[in-house]
Amino acid sequence: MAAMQSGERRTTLADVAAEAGVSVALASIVMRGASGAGAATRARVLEVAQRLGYQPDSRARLLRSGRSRLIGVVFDVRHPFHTDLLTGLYDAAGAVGYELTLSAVTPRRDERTAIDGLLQDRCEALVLFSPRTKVADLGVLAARMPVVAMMRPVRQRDVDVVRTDDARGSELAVDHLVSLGHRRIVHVDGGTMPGSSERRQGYVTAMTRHDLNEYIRIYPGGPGEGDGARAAEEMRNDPPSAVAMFNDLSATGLLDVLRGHGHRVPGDISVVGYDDSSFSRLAHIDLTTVAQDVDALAGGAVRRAVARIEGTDVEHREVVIEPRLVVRGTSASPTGESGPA
Amino acid sequence: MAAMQSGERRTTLADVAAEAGVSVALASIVMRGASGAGAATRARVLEVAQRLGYQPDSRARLLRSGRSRLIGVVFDVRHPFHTDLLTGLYDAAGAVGYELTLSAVTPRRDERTAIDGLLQDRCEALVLFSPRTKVADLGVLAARMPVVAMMRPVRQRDVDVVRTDDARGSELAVDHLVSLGHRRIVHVDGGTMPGSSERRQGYVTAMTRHDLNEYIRIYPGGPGEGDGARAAEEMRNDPPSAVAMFNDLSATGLLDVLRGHGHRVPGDISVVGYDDSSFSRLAHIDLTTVAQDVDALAGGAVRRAVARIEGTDVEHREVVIEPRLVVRGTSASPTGESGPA
DNA sequence: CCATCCCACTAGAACGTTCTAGAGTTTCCT
DNA sequence: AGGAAACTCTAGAACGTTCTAGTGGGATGG
Repeated sequence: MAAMQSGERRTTLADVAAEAGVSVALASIVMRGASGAGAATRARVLEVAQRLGYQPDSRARLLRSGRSRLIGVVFDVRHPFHTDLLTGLYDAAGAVGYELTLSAVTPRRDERTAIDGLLQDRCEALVLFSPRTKVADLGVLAARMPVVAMMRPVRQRDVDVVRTDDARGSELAVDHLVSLGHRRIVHVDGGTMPGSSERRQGYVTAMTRHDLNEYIRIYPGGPGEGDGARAAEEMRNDPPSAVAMFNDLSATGLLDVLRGHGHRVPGDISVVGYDDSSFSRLAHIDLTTVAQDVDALAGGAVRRAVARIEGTDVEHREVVIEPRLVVRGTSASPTGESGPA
Repeated sequence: MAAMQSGERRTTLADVAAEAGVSVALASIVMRGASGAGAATRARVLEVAQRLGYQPDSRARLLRSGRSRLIGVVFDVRHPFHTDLLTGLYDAAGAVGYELTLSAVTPRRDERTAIDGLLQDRCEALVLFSPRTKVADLGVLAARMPVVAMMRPVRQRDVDVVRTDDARGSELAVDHLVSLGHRRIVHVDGGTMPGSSERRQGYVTAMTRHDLNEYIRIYPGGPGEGDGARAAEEMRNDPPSAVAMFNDLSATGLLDVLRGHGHRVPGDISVVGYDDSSFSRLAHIDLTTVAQDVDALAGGAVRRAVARIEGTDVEHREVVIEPRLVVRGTSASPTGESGPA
């Protein structure tokens, strides 16, 4: 019952070379697909490698070649959007011949630990999802290797930034509600969360643009369900006709209290979330929301990381991606008709 | 604007040793915290390392020492439960001095690719979350290194299994509903999904145990919202008093249709999900469900992997964890009263 | 028929660590 | 005092690859 595999040594390039009757160097050439090997030999070596179950040792390979073609990614297991983004990142990195090495932030594993883990892995650039690390520390890190911060504006000349235009996202939400015929549109903000001030500002900008200054009303909120619920209670004695929320989670909290109080959504009040979280598309929630462009974000991050690694000059330090409105069932015209699309 | 860091070589152990005026070997001893270095020298080397910003190169270290103390983990970005499990796994691995190396399955990156990536990383064991790989292929893999399959029973003597007792989970759901006073309890299964047959069997077992054979009714379902919705339509002309669902997602689909048809939940019909997905605890959904014990699963997997790596004998090939019922707002007694807890 | 070039191939160093074996010192015991 | 034992430290091999610098031989060209 004990492990049977512990005894046998892993098969190495030397084993393959010996078995095929060639030098280690030539075996290496064949395995890498480099030029400089005859067709017959190439076939023979490949056959032997296959037969012996040879797997190259990336550690040795990278140790020697210096380059690792590895991009380190720090993500947070608690954020569903991060895993969506991982999908895009794998695609984008694969397309330009880079690999990803992942390190997770969890409730009991902080960002510092996650980053340190990656540093030992000799990756050539770091992509950080919504980093909470202080700007100064990011600067120290960026002095050592290219660093791309995502979903967070960072004022540090060595740190690249790839993010969604959050102000624009709020504007899209307001524009949508206005186009449905709403005027009394309020906003529940995200408190001290990163991105909160941009989204708040976008709301104000759009309201002003539509000449609705008199209706501008901002409730203090936060990222959680409870924050949305609290805001819903607060607006009870003066209900608006539509609400633009800081994010999807707080939107569900608001929705719940609103409906509990007998308001029909979207009949009486329209609600727009932000993030297009996976649960927002559940039939049960069916939330109109602002989506971040995953592929554009991922592509931007990889392009930027690779440009820095390979020393290509880049135009702007910040890459700002356009958000997109996803119309679902929580928004309609104030008369009760369903919205366009 | 071009990368400033590309020129300078990374500082190596040799740099530290030279600067501190000791041999590389001694510097290595100090960095590893091994015995065999004087207190004064130790302090000096550490100071120099700190000053030069030395980061050990794990690749070189592992290359030489053979051991990597690395456990490879394959998870699927689409499954929220997998990220919960990652949290527990980091904790469990850290506690016994092992590191994790992650490889994700995405819609465009299959399990084979994810596993291959890890194999090159020289990890000493593989932990696969809900693997879809064929048993035979798992066997081939297991011949090379310890493999732990999670959340899926695998009949292969070299593959360890750590999973929740899914049959027992279904029984818990039924027991709960019976204790509330329900008798007409039906089950919507998961079709061909792994775990589906166990959960179906558990339902039957519990119903029989409660002497409710005459009420046993199993609707064909699946893992998605749509599957739950379809089942809800099917049971429309003969509505039960309670439903035990295959998972949370299909439960929300069912809930939605049920309520759309004017049934009150839990007033008219109680619904119990399975998995305790993050969205199930949203106030808006508030689903009674069966939770898997994340820490026990993670701990079991790590303990098993480490035992195999270190050649310790293990008692049983399968580790089966008890599930736990989480009572929320979708279950109540058929008379309309709210349930216990 | 000799120089030239290209092609298939090889020997051996190098990457940054850890590990083994052993060399000097100092301390301790008798 | 004489050796054993215990420390601190070092030289150099080893890990499994890639890379540099070549070697030998056959084809090409004049």
